[in-house]
Amino acid sequence: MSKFEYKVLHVCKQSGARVGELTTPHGKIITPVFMPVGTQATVKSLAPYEVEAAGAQIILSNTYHLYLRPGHKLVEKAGGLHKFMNWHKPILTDSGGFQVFSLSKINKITSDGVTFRSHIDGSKHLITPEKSMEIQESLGSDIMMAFDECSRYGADEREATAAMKRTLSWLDRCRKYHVNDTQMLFPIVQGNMYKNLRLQSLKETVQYAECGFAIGGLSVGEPKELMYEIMDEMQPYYPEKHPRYLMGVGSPDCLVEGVLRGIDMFDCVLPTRIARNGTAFTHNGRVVVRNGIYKEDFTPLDDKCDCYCCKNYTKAYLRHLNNAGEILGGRLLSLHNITYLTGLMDRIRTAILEDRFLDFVNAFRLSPEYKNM
RNA sequence: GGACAGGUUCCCGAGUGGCCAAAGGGAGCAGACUGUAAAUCUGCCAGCACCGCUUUCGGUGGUUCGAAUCCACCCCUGUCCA
Repeated sequence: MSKFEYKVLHVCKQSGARVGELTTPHGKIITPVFMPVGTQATVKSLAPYEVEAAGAQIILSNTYHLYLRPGHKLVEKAGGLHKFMNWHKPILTDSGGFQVFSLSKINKITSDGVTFRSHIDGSKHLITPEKSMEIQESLGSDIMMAFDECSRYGADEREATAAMKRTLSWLDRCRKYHVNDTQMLFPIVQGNMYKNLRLQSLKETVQYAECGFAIGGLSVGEPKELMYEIMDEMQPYYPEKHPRYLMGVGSPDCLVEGVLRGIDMFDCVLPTRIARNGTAFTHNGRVVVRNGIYKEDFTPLDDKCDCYCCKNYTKAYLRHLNNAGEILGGRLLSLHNITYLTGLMDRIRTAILEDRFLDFVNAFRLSPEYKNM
């Protein structure tokens, strides 16, 4: 009996969007969900209790980074990633496939796998689908991602087809390697911006899905309208029984548009990265707190937010911290930004449960939260 | 009173005849950031009618085709000696 199960709890009568519950060995996740990213076994600058206080139900970590440092065997020896980093809710690990794409200058892709040089010390490594599975098993994540090739935005159809097909053949190898039932493997749909490839990839990928699947290769530089178009194209073909995870998407507007297009799970570095760079998501749109206009602004960052940052500090202080290079600035904004996004997901779920998600989307599109993002 | 050293665009600081509106930092200002090689990166930073012109390198006067750079005097700062 698998420890994994996805139950659709409610389908919005107005929009067709759904609220569901994904059961994992480390607890249940209510979808739609936003997952903060903790690449190197830490959501940058925050302690796990803070990530939890910000409303996170599950976090994402990374195969590529933890394999290089400190090494997956070390994490295994430590008792697994949950214990190592003291996060006891679910963890999803990315496969390292995205690094193939984002660090493309230092690697070489063959049908066997990817040869690359470590960005840390220049040493040479080969990651294959089997190796990615081995690493993720050592880490002990709840959800493992299949090792995929995400082709770059602007790739021609030939290149995109090759990457998509390679992703499918690698998926087959991941599946054959993966035998334990304490971890769930999510396959990844590719196909770049080509609708025919997307549909072909989706159709074949979904057959391998046991308890969920992901859509990769979007939000890689294309206009949002194009991303939405591709999603619209795929939406009618999603199986109902699986949660659908849109990888790498996390701006408030994209989350809302994503849920409308049938997505249940999202992850993104955006809230924590822009936080460290002095920008916050708020109910009034983005606030670049480091800007001069906040020098003497003694009001809270977001008066509709009751996170620790908004309850206790002013924009003037946050600006001061950021401009003084104090780490607390990035910490407080990270805490707030994650709280904001998990709060947005709460609002989305509530609207779905109350069968008014379409009204919610229409109002949201006209709000500063959407327009100033 | 004497001897050195020095005064450069918001700050520090390079520059010792033309390639200098003046290197490089810092500060300031703005922008970017979407499965994190990111507490990072990029741009602006004398003024303007901006492919050119005007005002800048302690002050004044001079030498020169041409001065932040050379000369004279003056003012100020630091260190040391009386």
